[in-house]
Amino acid sequence: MNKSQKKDTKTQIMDLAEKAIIQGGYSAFSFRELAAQIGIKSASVHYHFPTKGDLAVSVMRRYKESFANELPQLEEIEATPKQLINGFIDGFKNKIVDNQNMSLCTMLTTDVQQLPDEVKQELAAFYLIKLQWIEQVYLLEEATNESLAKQKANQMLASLHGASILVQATGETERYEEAVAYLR
Amino acid sequence: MNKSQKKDTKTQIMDLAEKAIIQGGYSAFSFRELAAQIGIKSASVHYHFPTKGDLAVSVMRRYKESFANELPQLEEIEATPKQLINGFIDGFKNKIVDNQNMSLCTMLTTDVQQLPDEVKQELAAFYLIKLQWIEQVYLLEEATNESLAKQKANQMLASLHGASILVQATGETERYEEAVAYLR
DNA sequence: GTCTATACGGTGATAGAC
DNA sequence: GTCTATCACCGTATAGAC
Repeated sequence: MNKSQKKDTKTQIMDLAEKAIIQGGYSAFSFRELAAQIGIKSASVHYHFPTKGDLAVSVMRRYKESFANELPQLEEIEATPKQLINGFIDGFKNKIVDNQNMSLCTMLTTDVQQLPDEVKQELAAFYLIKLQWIEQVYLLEEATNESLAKQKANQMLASLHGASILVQATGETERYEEAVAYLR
Repeated sequence: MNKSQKKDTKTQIMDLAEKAIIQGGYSAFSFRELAAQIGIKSASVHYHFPTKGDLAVSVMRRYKESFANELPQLEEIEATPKQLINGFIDGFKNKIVDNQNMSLCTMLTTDVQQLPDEVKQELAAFYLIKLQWIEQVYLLEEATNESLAKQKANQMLASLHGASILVQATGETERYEEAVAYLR
């Protein structure tokens, strides 16, 4: 960012892998394709990431950490629960629905049976981070106890992911807002 | 059913293909594997379904029609909207969540970018059938107009699909009921 | 209907040179 | 770090015999 320096190869590989997984899932990206896009050979990709599983884990972990860092820190921020919830819903829309994509985790979730264990764990961990954050937000509301907050968190995250499926399958973007409006 | 007759090859192929798509998606089933499970060669599978796309379309179409036939006929039945909705939610749970599966359409939706056009259309058509049915149910409720019913249908179908994603990703079956309880 | 045989390309992965 | 070369598959699909 400060220097007009080119991204190193490792980062380029991860960027392209992330994009490829989002578009086609775990089975639909190959070391050869990634390599070709960068202008190197697949053997060089294996130098950075010995196996496909290693690459997927790295991508997922980076995505998870970056996501966690961008979440509003609830201790430091002065926003109402409503604002926080609406921000989350909008963020999902901007990042995923408007790009006619599925999220990285939705894609990997449907591929879960073919994933190495390490990737599965990373995936589950990511969902838990999101669920905990949402739960904390709902707990800020008066008259919301822990059990209700947990339920609402599951409910909300399910709605967002499911809404993106509806959009992807029908091609009709408006369905996202329809499916999610009740949460606002 | 009436005769203790073995299923014909074509049906066997479709059954196995459906199962394979549910477990791994469009890219994770092959003519060779299907053939091996039946005890024939992949060339014989190509006799029944010239291309992979043809097979996927047939599977999707059969699934859609069977699903549509099993839906309660709203004109003929005496059940409350609540009962119908709960039945739909339970059906989804029995068929999908309890089997630790994703639905055929969720799997194909995440593979949508790699699907032949004909399969995409079949997929979209299936979602519309489900949405219309749910919408009709909500319209049975007093004080629900068309626009609200449409919104609730999107909302409900999104919740079910999203809930199954949560279950699959975390391995925690209880999350389905948590995510979906508010609809009951 | 099912087979054998085959074509052709894609895939993850490795050994060893530069 | 990147390359070439190579491996042992797997994939869809087709031609033609039985």
